[in-house]
Amino acid sequence: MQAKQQTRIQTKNREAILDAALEAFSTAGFGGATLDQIAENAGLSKPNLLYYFASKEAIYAALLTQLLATWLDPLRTMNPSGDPVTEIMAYVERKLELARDFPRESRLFATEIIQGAPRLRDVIAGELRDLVAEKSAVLTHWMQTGRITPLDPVHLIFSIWALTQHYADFDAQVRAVLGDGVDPYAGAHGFLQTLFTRLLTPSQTDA
Amino acid sequence: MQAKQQTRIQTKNREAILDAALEAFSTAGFGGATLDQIAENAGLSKPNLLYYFASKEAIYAALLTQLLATWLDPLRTMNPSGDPVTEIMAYVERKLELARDFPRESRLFATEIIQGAPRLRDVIAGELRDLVAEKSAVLTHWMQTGRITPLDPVHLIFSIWALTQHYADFDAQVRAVLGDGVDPYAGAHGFLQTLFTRLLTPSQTDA
DNA sequence: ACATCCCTTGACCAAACGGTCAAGAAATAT
DNA sequence: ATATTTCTTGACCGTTTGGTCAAGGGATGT
Repeated sequence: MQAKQQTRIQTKNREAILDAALEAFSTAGFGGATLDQIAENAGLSKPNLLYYFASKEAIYAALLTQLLATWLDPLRTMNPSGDPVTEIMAYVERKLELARDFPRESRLFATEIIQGAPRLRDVIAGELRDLVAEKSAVLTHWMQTGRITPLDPVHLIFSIWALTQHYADFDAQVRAVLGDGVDPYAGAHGFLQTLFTRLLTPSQTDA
Repeated sequence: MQAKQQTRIQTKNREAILDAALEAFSTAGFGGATLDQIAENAGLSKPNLLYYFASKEAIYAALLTQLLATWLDPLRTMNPSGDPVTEIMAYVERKLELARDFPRESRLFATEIIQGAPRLRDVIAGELRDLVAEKSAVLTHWMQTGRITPLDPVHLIFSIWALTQHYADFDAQVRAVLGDGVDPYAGAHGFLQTLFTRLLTPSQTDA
């Protein structure tokens, strides 16, 4: 994208700003976060912040662009010529790891979609929709050849998104309900493994 | 709670305010919504709005309190002496209906939790946690008596929340991916029915 | 008809908002 | 050492924010 070479100071400060902005936007939404807040968390003055990014919108846009690649990648990785259950389970696992390791990114994405996806509408209706269509075709083929049980492939993908992102987005609720000592992701991993195995594997009747 | 009798004008305006506030808060979060915006949508002047509610916080608090009852009710309804699969499926169905009929409430709840549940922490760690513990015991009993397959009961409840609320909270994404003519909830209903039946019903091997 | 309470609002306020700008400090290149 | 580019900031600006207040209009009970 940007071929312009960056100085060390630029890369360092841009990174600090994006990190502080991610923290702010993911917990307060676009409207709720403030530039002063972001500047302080990044350890910069407000004018200095605006030296690196043209506006609040520009920071938010940079964050979303950066996020989307990471977010869509695991689905892209799903291999049509691999073993169906293995591929799907691997996708579930990767998404759960993403939720565990990048919860702020997950929450940023969630707030954006909840607010009607005003700044992602095009990407969702274009790139994402195409990707889902492509992978749905793969899933449908797996179902038609009897390698996984027949299901609506798009809702199957939705279910993977919902079940994994829930642990990042609703972290506060999950932890409060589970109690202090418990690691949500350990339990989630086992549960999701069971859930999707039972969902995708044909009943033992045809063994 | 408030035994004070309200005049017709009061009930009418309070309702209009809460409706406008729900619209605003659920799509912009607490920080992103503005009183001017709420006042305009409610058809009132800003000072008039503040005649009915002491502050922005007060409106938000009233909204959350009102919401919580509706939100927790379906889980309370789950009957320990009913048929396990029927009861759970009924709960799933009620939650899905809630998502379809009250998407704004769902999104308001979601943004609050995503933001760390600053104004719901106590309720979640208290009332909600107790309710989940109670129903988990019921689920565990059902599992131990072999009426549904063994699973982590709390994660089972999480999965119901995640899968149903997803359709309200991520509505923009769901509709964009599915395309224009498609009703998300029709497909979701069938999918979730299949998913939870397969998850809860023992495999045919022991028939 | 009158007094009382309920309702509504224009004008206003201090603070916080996103953003600008001129000028100086640091780093870098020569 | 000097010139140039990069970086940083205090002071400032117009607008919007949540919220106040005094004053007047409407409804209601007697």
